Amino acid sequence: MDRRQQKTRQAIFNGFTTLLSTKNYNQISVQEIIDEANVGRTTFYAHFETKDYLLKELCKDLFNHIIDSAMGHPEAHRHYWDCTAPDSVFLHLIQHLQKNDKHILNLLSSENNDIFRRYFKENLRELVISEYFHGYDAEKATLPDDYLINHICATFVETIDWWLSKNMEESAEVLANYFSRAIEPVLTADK
Amino acid sequence: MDRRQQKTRQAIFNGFTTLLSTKNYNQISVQEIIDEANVGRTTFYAHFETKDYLLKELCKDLFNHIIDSAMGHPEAHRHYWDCTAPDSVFLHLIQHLQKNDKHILNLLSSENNDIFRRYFKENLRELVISEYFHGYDAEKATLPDDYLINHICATFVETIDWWLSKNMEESAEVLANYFSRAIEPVLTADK
DNA sequence: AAACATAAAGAACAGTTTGTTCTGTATCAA
DNA sequence: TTGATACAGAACAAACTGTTCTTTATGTTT
Repeated sequence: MDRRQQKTRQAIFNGFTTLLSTKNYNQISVQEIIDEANVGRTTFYAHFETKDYLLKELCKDLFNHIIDSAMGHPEAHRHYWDCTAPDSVFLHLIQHLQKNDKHILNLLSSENNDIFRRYFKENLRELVISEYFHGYDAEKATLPDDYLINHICATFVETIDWWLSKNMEESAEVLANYFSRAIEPVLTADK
Repeated sequence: MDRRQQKTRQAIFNGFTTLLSTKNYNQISVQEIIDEANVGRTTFYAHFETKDYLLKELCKDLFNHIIDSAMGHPEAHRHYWDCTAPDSVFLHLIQHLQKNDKHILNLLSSENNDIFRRYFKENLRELVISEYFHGYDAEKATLPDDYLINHICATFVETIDWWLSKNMEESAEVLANYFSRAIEPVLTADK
């Protein structure tokens, strides 16, 4: 990809996230974004069809960044933390969110966080399935798979949201533990 | 309140909900609303400061309607259904939602349902507290009250959302049961 | 029924936003 | 160096916003 394109794309993302930390998505105009990013009007529309697409692309980038970072732990680390346990992936996710690289939490905690939340939840699905539904016994299940998967994803996102609303007072470990205790009893419950 | 005001308010609400069932909130302009409602521009702004306030007012109206309808059951009915059980209130809520008076589900299932969802969740709080936290023993609690309350509210909203995404195939009773089974094990879990 | 109050309609408005099209310039890759 | 292309900047029509004004219709009160 042309360096010029990269620079422009990044400038727009930066300007956009800066604005998102100060006001709602709906209240941000394309005009403001291009002013903030110091980029020509034509250039913006050459990159993004609409403001909605910009947000979508940003979500995609941020989510990939979170996942890559949270997953990319060396083997030594994985042993130390006993990363074969189902919770550890979520702990890593939380730990990475806590660092707030790239101001991801700005986006998640902003008032109009819905689009990013939805994106987050949808993409969590795959992860949840691989963590909790490996060799899962459908016979024993008390709830439909689909309902359960949705419930777990939703609970994770809501847990993060609650944490943010509390100014992240709890440690990553404590939060991961809350999440685990909200989910595990449901998985192990008898009919 | 003046009858003219009532009529206008209702016309705007109707036009707005009609539009909401066809397109996203962001993509609806005030112009379209007043065209659909067949109401003058000045009139709209005399009633609602902005489009956002309109949505807020609509949410308020709809939520009050749901709660009033779901709660307003005669004593006989309450005995028949054993309404002292904590789940029954939620069953009533679901049953009422199922009827889809006033096209509430249109709003809940539309792509941009976030504002209503948030309103719904926030206002559910009080109900959840009175149902699940009456004489609740904080000593035995495995999770912070606040986290738990949030978790229950979120789970209810997510349950409804899941149901809608599945075209409401399950009966109200089955759905209330899913909800219950997602929540109860967490409440009764040991430390 | 008459009188008063006020809600609504309609037109006109300045200001803004949107998305497009054009031309000229700067930057990149080969 | 050359050819391609990304960018800036200006200008544009179309639409939307929120306000102000006047006129008309409708409610409420006595």
